[in-house]
Amino acid sequence: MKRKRKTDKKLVVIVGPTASGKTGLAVKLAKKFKGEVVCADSRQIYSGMKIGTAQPDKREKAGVPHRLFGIIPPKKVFSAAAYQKMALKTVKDIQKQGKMPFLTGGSAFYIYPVIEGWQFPKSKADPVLRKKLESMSLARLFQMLRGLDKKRAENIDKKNKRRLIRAVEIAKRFGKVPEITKKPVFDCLILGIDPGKDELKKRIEKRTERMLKQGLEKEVKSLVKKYGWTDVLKNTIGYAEFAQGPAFPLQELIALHTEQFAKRQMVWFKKDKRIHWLKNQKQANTLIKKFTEIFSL
RNA sequence: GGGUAGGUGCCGGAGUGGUCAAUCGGACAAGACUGUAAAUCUUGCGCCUUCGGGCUACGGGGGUUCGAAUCCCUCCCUACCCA
Repeated sequence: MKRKRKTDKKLVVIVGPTASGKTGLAVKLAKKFKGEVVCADSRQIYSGMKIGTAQPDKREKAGVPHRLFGIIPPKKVFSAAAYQKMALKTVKDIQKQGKMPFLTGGSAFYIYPVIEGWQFPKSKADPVLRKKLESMSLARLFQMLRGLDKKRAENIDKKNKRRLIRAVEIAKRFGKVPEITKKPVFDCLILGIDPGKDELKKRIEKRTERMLKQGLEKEVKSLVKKYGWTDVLKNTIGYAEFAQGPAFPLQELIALHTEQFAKRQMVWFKKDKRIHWLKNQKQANTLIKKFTEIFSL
């Protein structure tokens, strides 16, 4: 009798702020537990942005398969929903091989849709409509949304134009903004790394210095030459700082922006009670062992 | 030594007799998050508060005035210029 093993749905997730050492840990764990690393980072997913997003290089990957890193050209409009589709497929694929996926990254809005199975409304970006809406005032957009979907209007952030526009975009399509439903498909073990404020600051400083030494400026230039200042480039720390000619003081600014970003990342993770905050790697080993045992019964 | 410009909250920088605890940026803190998420957005940011208000504040001291960050005197400090 064929029995569908629960192990098929196991997924280890590794979260934490930038520069916390997620990638390093993921590789070690993947090696130990026969796994593969899956990118859950909204910027490491782009191709060519190696230095500035700290994509793992060949040496760091240490023979462990890495998925979804550097696969989207930075000129393309990408999205959480598009990522979700790819990640779902990738994770399942790894599971099918009897291996353990290690979903690793710092982009909460990419991670949660995958592990919680968010059902995004199927409404792609409409650049023409967006451009039109962009010229309207906040109040006008809000009115418009209220006319279309009173309920969504009640809890939307009235001052966030981008959200307002998106909501209108969806509502125009469906007559309203469908409430998002969540259908989790995996059994997840969520591990978190948080070095703490001071340590993280030090790590970020070091990391920024390293990036510049590795030739970040050159990387930026070649990307811009190839694609121009795309939205992705303009919206990525380490690249944006070059948009008006190198900002000054460059290294300090990049480090500062990275720190601020790290704080924002932690807002998501702090409130997630499912996360096991790690003190050391041993703890991770133990947790994973236990996690795999339970499900292979 | 002489001249000029200045000294404002953690920082930059408005204000130039009342409506100023002081516009606005930045930093910092907390938070939101429905296909841009390393994005976008919100709130707080002198101290105390029974949330009515109270107290201390615009280099120091003194004065004018009903009332001063704003006017006068004096002292200290900073930048630049002339010696």
